[in-house]
Amino acid sequence: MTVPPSAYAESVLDLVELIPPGRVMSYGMIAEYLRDRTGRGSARTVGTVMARYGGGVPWHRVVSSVGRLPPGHEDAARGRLEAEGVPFRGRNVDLAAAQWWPDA
DNA sequence: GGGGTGACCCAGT
DNA sequence: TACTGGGCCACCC
Repeated sequence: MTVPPSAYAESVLDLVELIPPGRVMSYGMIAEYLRDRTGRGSARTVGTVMARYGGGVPWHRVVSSVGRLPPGHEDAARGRLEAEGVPFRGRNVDLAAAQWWPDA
């Protein structure tokens, strides 16, 4: 935390913290939501932000659009998600069942 | 001010 | 089913 996250990065982290246990959001969904709220961002940018500042939020609740887990952290993410009751489909998260969207 | 770097996404092969 | 190429955009040097 020697370096505070940028304004956009904070928006991403703030949203990720709202994701309830047992649910997940995809990078693309986060990007779309923040695009309405802040007017900027894209799936690619969200991924970059998570790679840099994801350590302070439940990063394991953020997956790709097909339920794929972040490279290099697949085992750690899988363990935490299973502990929260997130349904899996083979190696990936079952998005159809675990996908979440903020009410407001 | 210009260019490179990604924990991405989609469509086509 | 798995791989490739092009588009995408904030951040860092």
